[in-house]
Amino acid sequence: MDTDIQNKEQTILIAAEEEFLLYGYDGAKTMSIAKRAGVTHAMLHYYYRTKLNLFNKILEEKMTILLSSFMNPFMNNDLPLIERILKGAEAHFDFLSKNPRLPRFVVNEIITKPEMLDLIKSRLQTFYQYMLPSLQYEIDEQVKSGKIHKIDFLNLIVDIVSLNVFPFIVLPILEPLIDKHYKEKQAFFEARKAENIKTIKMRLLLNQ
Amino acid sequence: MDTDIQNKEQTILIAAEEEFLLYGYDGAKTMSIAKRAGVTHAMLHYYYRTKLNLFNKILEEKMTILLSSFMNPFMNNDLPLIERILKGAEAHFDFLSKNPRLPRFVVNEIITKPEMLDLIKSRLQTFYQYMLPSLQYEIDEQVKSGKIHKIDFLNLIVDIVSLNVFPFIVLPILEPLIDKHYKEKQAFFEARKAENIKTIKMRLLLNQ
DNA sequence: TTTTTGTTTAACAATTTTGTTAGTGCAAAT
DNA sequence: ATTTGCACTAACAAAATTGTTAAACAAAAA
Repeated sequence: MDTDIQNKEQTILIAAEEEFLLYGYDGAKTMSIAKRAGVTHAMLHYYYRTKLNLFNKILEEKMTILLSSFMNPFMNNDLPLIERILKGAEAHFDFLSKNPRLPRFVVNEIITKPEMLDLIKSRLQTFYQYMLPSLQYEIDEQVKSGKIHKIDFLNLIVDIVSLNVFPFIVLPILEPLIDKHYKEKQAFFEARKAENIKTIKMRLLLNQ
Repeated sequence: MDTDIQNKEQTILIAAEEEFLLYGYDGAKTMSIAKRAGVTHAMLHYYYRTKLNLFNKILEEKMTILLSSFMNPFMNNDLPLIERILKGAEAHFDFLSKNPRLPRFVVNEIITKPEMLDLIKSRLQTFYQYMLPSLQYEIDEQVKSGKIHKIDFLNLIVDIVSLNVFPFIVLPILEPLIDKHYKEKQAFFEARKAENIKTIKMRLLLNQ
């Protein structure tokens, strides 16, 4: 079998990911990671040398996928603007529902670590400088032709990301509510997705 | 003077609040707190015995005020429903703009600490059991008389809190944007507040 | 078979972080 | 003036956490 003799290096990485996502860098302990992976903690240092090393491997990857999860959908240029925005928001939500613990982890670690904050700021520069003005232009065109309400694209993005991300950040707090009002957690996700799209539509389109 | 000889017990508490808000429970170190307060770290233990003790004093207070910052405004019963919702959202936003680092701190600590998660769940029970159904009833009345769009009050609450809170959680990431598009951070806050109210209005009211 | 190479373990070491204590000084109460 | 109680310090102790090393082991190469 392939899965049985799975190499320890990988096992450690997976265990580390779980611990870091649950407890953050400071909260996660190398010995808990080793224990979860079923290896001695010397092995962790053998493969990754330091806790910080191991952590960076994970954070960088997660930051990258989280960032592209919301930027890529809006770059699908062969869809008309409004479709692109709405489908983009949906795709973003779908990604989050498959990775519900990602945003809290990434946001936290980025914000508490100055180097990481600088890194993400530099990555967003591209978005700020090129995509945002071009999308704003498209928006303004649609506004002129009376298709949508006046809006800053920046504010629209913040609206979409807020609506999509925040419920996942506080998901554990919402659980009693979800249990009471929905049969499955998945049903809550579907309802939230529909609600978000509806809210964005209403904010954007005339005569909704 | 009163402020000069301010007692150390209080000074430590203030320093602790800053460190905990910045770095979280695990990230904050008792010696950094002592250093920030300008006292030996023995004093910290003298007054508060343990780090956890000191932390709990802060977290409990912060959790309480954060919770009431969004619950109280909706309980102002002498306003008609729609006014109450809109003024409530505004008040909630205003509170956050005065306490921008509170939500990330509280949410994190609550979610990573099972006892705290249980505590907040129990506090929300009241809201879930009594306020929510009664507000839902009011909503349904307004829907029937054709004043507003159909909506679950639960979803509306999640919308409002998401729109209000999330931008503050990621504030440091947004800073380059804010600097570029707004003269003052305060101007960004004003714009976001207006945007949130507008979005909620559009989601709620007919013919906007 | 012997060597080489990389993997693994257990025990140890270093560092960081939290918590304690004995004793000093000082102010108010007796 | 002496005692009592509280604030305070410096040095110490304990615990937790991270990191290292020497030696055993196993698999593949020579």
